[in-house]
Amino acid sequence: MNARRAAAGGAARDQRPDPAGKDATARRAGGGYDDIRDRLRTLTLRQQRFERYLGREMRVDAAGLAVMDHLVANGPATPTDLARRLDASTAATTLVIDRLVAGGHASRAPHPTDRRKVVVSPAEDWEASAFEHVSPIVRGVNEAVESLSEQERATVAAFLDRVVKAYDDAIRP
Amino acid sequence: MNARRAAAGGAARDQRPDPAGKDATARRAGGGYDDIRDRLRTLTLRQQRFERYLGREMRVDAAGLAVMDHLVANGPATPTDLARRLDASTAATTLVIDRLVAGGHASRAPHPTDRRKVVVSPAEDWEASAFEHVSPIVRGVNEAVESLSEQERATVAAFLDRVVKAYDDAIRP
DNA sequence: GTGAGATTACTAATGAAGTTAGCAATCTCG
DNA sequence: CGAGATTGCTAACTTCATTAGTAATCTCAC
Repeated sequence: MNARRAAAGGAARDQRPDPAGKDATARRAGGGYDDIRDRLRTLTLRQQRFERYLGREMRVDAAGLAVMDHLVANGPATPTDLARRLDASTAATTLVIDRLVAGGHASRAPHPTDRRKVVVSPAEDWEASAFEHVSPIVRGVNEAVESLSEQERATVAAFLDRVVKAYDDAIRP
Repeated sequence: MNARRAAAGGAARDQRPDPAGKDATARRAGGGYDDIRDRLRTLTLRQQRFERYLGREMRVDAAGLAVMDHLVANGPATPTDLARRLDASTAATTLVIDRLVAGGHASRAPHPTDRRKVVVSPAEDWEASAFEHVSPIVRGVNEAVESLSEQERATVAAFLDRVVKAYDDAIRP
């Protein structure tokens, strides 16, 4: 079997005919709109790639990483909290936590007052061993921040706030 | 059955005892290191959330979105190219493309010169209908860029470059 | 108090999606 | 030309997520 591509003739277009029409619009080196937007896109790509890398290194899947990130950043949380954070069902979250616990990355404990709830906490060593992989980035970002004047930091921070706000506003409508 | 939580007694720790030790280190409003790093992290979170949202809206899974993003940004590509972009196997990529084609989001065409290859192209209307969802963000970012002076744009662009480089450097070792 | 209804975390059954292995067709190049 | 590399795909298997349903617990109007 496998008679693939049996003379399915047809003109395949040229390679890369200015895909997104960027030449025309902006790209005037130094101050164009797309200039910074492209960098933001590239940053997203790198972050995603780094997350895949980190997941492989630490033997944790994407959902597990998101949970661990939340646990480290916001402290112990209940499965329902984590489910909301993941935009996933509580059932899926139960399995994610199962995997994390089995891998020694997190632990479950009963909630002190509400006996329906469970409190998930990151393992002692998690933050340290994760930091081992993340530290190059932290260092790189710190250096980038250090290279800025106080005023420039405020500019960058304000800019990032506006970008975050743009994402927030884009979801609801 | 289901005799869960059968007196699994044990003191569950307090809620949020300064999870990452941020109070101590930095957080001095306005110019701390973490100040900007936190914003970058928040940005990542928002981007991820937006991607889930966009995927739901356009009936495309995460891998499919990554492929479409690549197709729109870099022009038509072969499955092998896309597989590299996804950090996935070519087999998985075949399935991703199958789904995109079935959904009318992309199409396959034989490569003009190399008859082993296949060229995947985005559907005509994809970019437009995707832009419908993305435009609020593009607008928001554009406004944020507009609010900056020429010099500030250069500062932000250079900063983003350094952050991207930090991610690049963090992966190889 | 008490009992109806909401919450919480989990299990079970099913479906969707990725991986490795392997193959046929094609290209490359000594 | 012909050995070896490339390309895209299929097949078998594994993994992960979803929907539906359940037991335990909590809330709160009465």
